[in-house]
Amino acid sequence: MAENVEKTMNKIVSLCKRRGFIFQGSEIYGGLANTWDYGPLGAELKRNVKDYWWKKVVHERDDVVGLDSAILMHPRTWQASGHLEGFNDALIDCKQCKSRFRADHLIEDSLNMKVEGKSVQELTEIIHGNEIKCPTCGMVAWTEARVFNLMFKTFQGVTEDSSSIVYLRPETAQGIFINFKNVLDSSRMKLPFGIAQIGKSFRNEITPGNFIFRTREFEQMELEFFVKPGEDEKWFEYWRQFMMDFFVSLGVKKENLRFRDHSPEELSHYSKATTDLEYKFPFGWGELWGTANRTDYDLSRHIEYSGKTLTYFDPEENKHIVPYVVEPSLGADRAILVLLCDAYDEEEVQGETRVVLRLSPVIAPIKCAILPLSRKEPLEELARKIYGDLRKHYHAEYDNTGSIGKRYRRQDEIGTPFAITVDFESLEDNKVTIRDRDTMKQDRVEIDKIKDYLKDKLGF
RNA sequence: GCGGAAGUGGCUCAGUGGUAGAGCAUCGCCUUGCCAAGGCGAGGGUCGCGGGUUCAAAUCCCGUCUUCCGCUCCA
Repeated sequence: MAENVEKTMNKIVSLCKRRGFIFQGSEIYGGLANTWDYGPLGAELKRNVKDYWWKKVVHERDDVVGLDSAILMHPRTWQASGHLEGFNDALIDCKQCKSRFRADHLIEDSLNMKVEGKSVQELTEIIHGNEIKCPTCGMVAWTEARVFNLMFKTFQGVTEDSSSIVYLRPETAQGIFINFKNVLDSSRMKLPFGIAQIGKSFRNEITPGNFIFRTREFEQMELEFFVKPGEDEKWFEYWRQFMMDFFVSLGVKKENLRFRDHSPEELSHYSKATTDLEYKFPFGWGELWGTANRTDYDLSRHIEYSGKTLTYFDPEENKHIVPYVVEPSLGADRAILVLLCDAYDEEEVQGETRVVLRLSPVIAPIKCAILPLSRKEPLEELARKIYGDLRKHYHAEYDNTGSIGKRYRRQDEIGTPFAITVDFESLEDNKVTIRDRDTMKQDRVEIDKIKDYLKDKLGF
């Protein structure tokens, strides 16, 4: 099992590098831990995924609008959101066996005692005072508990004093909450309505890993959907189903997806209920998309900390209310990983392994390849003309090197759904052969009708 | 961060002290012409990085970085 896991992930990582989807970050300097750069094909793929999400969540609905807020926000934002307090984990090490534990978990598990809100010093005292034994080696040899803040800290302006400290946002959501009133005042939105945002977030995770699954810098696609109190549970169910449908519509196999509700203990400080959509990665089930019922926590806190009125006037009940919010939050990089893992396929063809990336045409980096059967003129001239016309509508690629079979394989590997072959007959009958990656079927299509044919097949 | 494994051309790897190799990939020319690897040729590596031992280091020693697998966390 472990060996297969390694093999599958390695193959995907290797393919990503070889064909220019994803590279190790800062590679020429020996690499920088946990950073990944998207290459030419990866950039296309990621852009397509984000565009599709935006289309489904914003453009195709009339109850959601977009936003693009700054990564750097007023530090008060993070006091209000609770991230400055709640996003800390006190960790403690066993000097004997070098194991590391979360101090609060250690106490809760050993003494069955609630320690919420306790300071690091208090946690240390409890562990030392009760002589809690190390679960790993059984010794009592603890270090002091230390706080690991998950937020990246930096300075705004050239002076590095405490008054200029700013944080890189650990979630895009707060940019939405602090703009709630701006959007309300400028867009004539009525409850229920949502504000969507795609952008980078940063978290100093203790343990990142598994390729792009958990990185310290990551891109989120978040929606904050504001509803009347009391309607939150209904909408929670709605968005939870939406997540599933979204990935199924991109061709992800249903058997590789499942929901998992958070237990009360693991809920975030702001959440009343959270459901994860999980995907069966080669390394096991992992969270892909979380929906949280954040209640009126965030808006209420910002009202308290900013002193501003972040309420909604409900004309039906003729009163001001603080809306509840349901938040479906998806990691773009994770989505990419899911789509790559799910699309990865190998076929045995005459003793050779053919790698096929069965990406949905919607997100495929290249929609179709134009392949002249020969380099002889005027065949190439015709092929180039078709390429020139088609690329105005679809991202296409031209390839005239190597045998035709080899070129089909190259396109299979990067998930191109269609290949157009221009052959000698094309010069006579004005038709080309269009080959479907998945069915391997070939159609003769008139050159003038290529665009219509693709539009029909691709659906866009 | 701790424990284990590994780092040699784009990829997969061989090479355990004597001035870097193969296959595939890439590029050029020729050939073929509908599901990869026919011929000829070319480019590409300070062997992760830094230091040490040695007349001599990919190879031995130390440090460091990165990746993978386990342990604690998260979207």
